[in-house]
Amino acid sequence: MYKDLKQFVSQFADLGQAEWEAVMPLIETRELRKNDYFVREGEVARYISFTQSGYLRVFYNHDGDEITRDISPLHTFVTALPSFVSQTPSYEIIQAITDCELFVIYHDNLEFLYDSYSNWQRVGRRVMEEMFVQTQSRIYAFITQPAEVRYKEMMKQFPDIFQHVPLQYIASYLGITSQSLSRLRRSVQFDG
Amino acid sequence: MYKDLKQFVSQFADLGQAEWEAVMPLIETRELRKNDYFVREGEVARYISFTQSGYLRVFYNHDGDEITRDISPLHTFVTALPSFVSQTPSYEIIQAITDCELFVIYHDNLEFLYDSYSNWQRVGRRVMEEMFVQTQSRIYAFITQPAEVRYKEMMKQFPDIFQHVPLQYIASYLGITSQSLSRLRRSVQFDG
DNA sequence: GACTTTTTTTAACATTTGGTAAAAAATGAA
DNA sequence: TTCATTTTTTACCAAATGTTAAAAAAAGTC
Repeated sequence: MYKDLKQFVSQFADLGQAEWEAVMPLIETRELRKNDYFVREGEVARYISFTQSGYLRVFYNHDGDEITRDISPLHTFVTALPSFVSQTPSYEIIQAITDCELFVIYHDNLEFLYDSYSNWQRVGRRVMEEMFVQTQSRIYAFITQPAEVRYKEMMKQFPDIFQHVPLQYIASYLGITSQSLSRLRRSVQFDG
Repeated sequence: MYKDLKQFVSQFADLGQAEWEAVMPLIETRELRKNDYFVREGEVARYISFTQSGYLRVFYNHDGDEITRDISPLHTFVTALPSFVSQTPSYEIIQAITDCELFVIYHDNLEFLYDSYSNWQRVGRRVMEEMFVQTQSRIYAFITQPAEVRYKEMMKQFPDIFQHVPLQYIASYLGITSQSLSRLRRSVQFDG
């Protein structure tokens, strides 16, 4: 149980028995069906989730379009962070793209955990550091690479996502329209 | 002394006398002249800095071009984070755009501080959370707004930067060439 | 299976931004 | 100041991506 979660967290800190026993009772399992919402617009993101199976999409509405901020790879933490950290209504929406099994922890329980176990606070800090660095690379990609290269990189890094996630979501994650993605896929198909 | 630093940090946690007395001996003052390097390419970022005065630029080389990742607003933390967190050689370069007065803390001292004072660990986590959220808004801007809007927003948010920072750096921060920025500034000048 | 709805693709044209080159302006150094 | 260097601007053309509209394909529903 929690094998993937333990493995993920152990990248960031060596947690002892005590730390794991403290977190266990705070974790709840939550199952979502495809298209179910994890966070709705205007709702406070009360928990953070670790994706045990399935795919979540974090997006927001902009002039009638949905902009995908993130498509959660398996076995990572996901939440509407601006809402979660400040416990204010969320503009980000989180929805299940496929059936999902999630491990969730409530905000207040996580804060309690952070304050009680310095090592968990450390995990929180390290996770955020890594997320920040990853996000910076994404900006780097936006500035230095055309959409076609960003698309190919995504295919390399997350090949399995394309079997589960509608192309329009991938397009908006790449920062282009689905028409542009379609055109781009055709040209990739022909000249490699 | 450390008035701005204290104010900045107090956004994230209420620190007591003990926490401040612990950090004081770890802080060093460092002065940079315009164009001095804070972190060179290939060098490990051994410290994080709080900008007391002046402007730093974080950038990296890409195909002979310099891509600006960040222009530090006053009174924030700056470091080459990918290098700093892993203590590996940095691809990011940090250079003083103007004369600067910095407060710096060595990586190992910061880790010591984090491990000794749960509240400092909390500050570290909260700072990273905020930086992540800010970076997300930047991606949002790249996806939803054309360069002209991003430029206007930057003028609104950091009006004083334009008096100190060469336009070419601002251009690459906005993700465009300096020629495009120049063209864009002209059209803004005419039709508001 | 037949029908409806959603997603993806295609096409033509418009807009934004990049690339190259060179001039103009600003800055720095002797 | 004068000269050299760097930065900013201008112009023209090319490339990438958006917009609009519609067709084709796929998925969902009864």
